[in-house]
Amino acid sequence: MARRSITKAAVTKAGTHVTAEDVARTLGVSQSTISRAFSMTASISDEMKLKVIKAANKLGYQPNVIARSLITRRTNMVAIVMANLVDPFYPVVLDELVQQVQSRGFQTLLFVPSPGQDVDDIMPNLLQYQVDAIVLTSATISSAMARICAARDTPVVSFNRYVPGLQIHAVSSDNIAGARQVADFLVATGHERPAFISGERDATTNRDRRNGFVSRLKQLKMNSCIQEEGGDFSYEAGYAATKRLLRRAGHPDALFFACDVMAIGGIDAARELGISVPEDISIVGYDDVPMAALPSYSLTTIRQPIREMAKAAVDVLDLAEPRGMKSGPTTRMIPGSLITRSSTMNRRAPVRVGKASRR
Amino acid sequence: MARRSITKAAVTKAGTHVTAEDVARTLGVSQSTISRAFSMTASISDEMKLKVIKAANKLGYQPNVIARSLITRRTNMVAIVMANLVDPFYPVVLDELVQQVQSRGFQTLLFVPSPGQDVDDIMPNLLQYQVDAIVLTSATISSAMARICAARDTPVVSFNRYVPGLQIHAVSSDNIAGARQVADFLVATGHERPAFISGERDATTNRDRRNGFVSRLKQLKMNSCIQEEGGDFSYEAGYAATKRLLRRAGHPDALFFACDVMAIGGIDAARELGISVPEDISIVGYDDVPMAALPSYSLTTIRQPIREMAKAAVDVLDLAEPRGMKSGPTTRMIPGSLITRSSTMNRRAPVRVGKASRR
DNA sequence: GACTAAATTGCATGCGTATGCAGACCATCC
DNA sequence: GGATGGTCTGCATACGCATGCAATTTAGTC
Repeated sequence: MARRSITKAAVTKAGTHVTAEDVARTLGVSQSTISRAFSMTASISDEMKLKVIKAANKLGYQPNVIARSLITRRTNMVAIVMANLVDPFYPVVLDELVQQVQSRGFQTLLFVPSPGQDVDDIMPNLLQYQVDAIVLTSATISSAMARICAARDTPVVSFNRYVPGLQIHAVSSDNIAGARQVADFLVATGHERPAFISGERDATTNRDRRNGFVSRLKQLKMNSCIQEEGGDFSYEAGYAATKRLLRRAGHPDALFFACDVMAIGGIDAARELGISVPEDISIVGYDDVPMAALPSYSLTTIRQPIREMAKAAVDVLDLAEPRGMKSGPTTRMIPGSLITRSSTMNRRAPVRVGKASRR
Repeated sequence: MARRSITKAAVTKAGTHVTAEDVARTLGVSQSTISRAFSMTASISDEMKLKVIKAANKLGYQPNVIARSLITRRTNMVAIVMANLVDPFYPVVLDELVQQVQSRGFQTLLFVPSPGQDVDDIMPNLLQYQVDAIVLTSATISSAMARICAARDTPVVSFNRYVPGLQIHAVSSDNIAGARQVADFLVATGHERPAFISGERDATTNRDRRNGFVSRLKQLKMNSCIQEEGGDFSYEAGYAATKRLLRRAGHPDALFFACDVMAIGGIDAARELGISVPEDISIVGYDDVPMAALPSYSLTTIRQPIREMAKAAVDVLDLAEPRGMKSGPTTRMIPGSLITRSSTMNRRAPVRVGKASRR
């Protein structure tokens, strides 16, 4: 007893790793039977199934999904790539996506590219994990990588961004339509010198919002839309761009920002310059992040229907379908809705009211 | 040719699932060699290694980490359980945790309990994935579950919350010390009627912050600390509690909230009541969420050193150690620091300044 | 050139599970 | 009673890779 021999029993005891084999042995049945007890489809008598479940609970047996994956070629894992967790828009997105994934019995493998790391760089790493599907948020992959995924029958959906030529799914809100709503709204409420402050220049979200806004203004016979480059979608970018813009002569009377966080930076910048919102200038964002509803900002914005978008994104992955039976690339655009708050005001009405009150 | 026979080649071609076996065949070597080419430790000639890597790239071969896990008994996955993604504190936490996990060559399996779901409910599900370690944020597990994890040699660390008797690791900021700093600061700046607004009543974070605050006030001979129950850590709770509190007679001159989000709700509530911050009342939060730095709130608060905490949390998991060689449960408390902004003011100095300016 | 030691490679096996196939068992019917 | 059909279970194998051991090659030495 002094010298310890490493027997199988000892190892099992130490590792406390209960396998189907162990359960089978205590019950005097085959391992197959244990497997079938935990399968939905396999044929097994209710009586036996119950016996197995009971024994499994007693021994603390849980099927090893890793081993299962090897055979079934499905890991029940969905990779979610989040390029950005800091912008308050994305935690909400992540939350909804994860809920959708989990509600379908899948789990989330989360990837956050380190600063300076491209999505293409982490894709190989990600594919090694044999995930059943991939969700990219605010990021795109190369067409070469898209082809690799297609060859592996691993569906990819791009959330909130799309690349026209790319053979992957895309779900996004209808940014063009949203931006048009903003244009309509600002014109209807008597604004005459609107400006657009862009975020990340080449992002489709940015381009669509700008183009939708500018082109709709033109349709409404308002040809001059000031444009200012923010550089990225951050608070700081919105703040800095607003300062630059408002220090120049010929103030706009309305600012439409590429996203809410920028707009909030814009509000703070305007206030610092002693320009009051909305009396002197109206401010509109895009996304409807939780912060936009706070009384201190009360930002008029376009609400992105995140829950619906997340549902659409996960739906399009066809998680229930076996490999090779997936549908072709789909693009879904989901319309947003204008949420009017007090960062904007009607510049027609106040004139009449003002006159009336002064008489 | 009309009838297609399902040969192995055909299947391989269709599935495009390249295995080590495939690479071995094209090179005329054994599968073991391929395996060794992708291992750090195994012995293989540089020449052969190069040949294998080249062939692997050409065929698009990537080792299947799932299959590897079956042998090595390590999945290189860390489960992170996030009970809350909405509070702006947690996206930052998640970001830092994921960075830490990834920088060690591990991946993150993210679990978000659905509303009404307990952490204990999802643990079995989580353990099935054979994760190498578990990080719980703002959540605790039962001692029974802790024992199961211990038996499996799966280290668990509780982030930002701890349960004294539980045999799991814990990393949190030193909430008692932080709250004491707030007490010291408020007294030093001449506040005389401080109040504490609590969040989730039984959370250790809440209890420690309240107790640290109240006990320190007593030490400083300030025996009356008003207390108000928020109920949870939300904006709404902070807002509602503040309204209740400030409508009653005998205003406090300083409010210390259990967390920043509540404090921000408190600021908005005070402003709505026409009570100005900080002139009429000082407001202090806890966490230093990004929002606290915005000019519209500019919240005095205790900064939690999230990066350091995340590093400590992942360090304590001993990811590099093989199973069975893990260290015993550790509790680490990391001190925070007071960040003074303009939601508080010195109630001693202004008197003098006021008199001076009026002379 | 022969021998030893070291480096490299192949062979065989196992990780824990799912599943096709065949056998065992039971009930039903003519 | 034998044949038929159906249900359930066990056997054997495979998933893709890592690794101990044996076989082989290479280098090094006298």
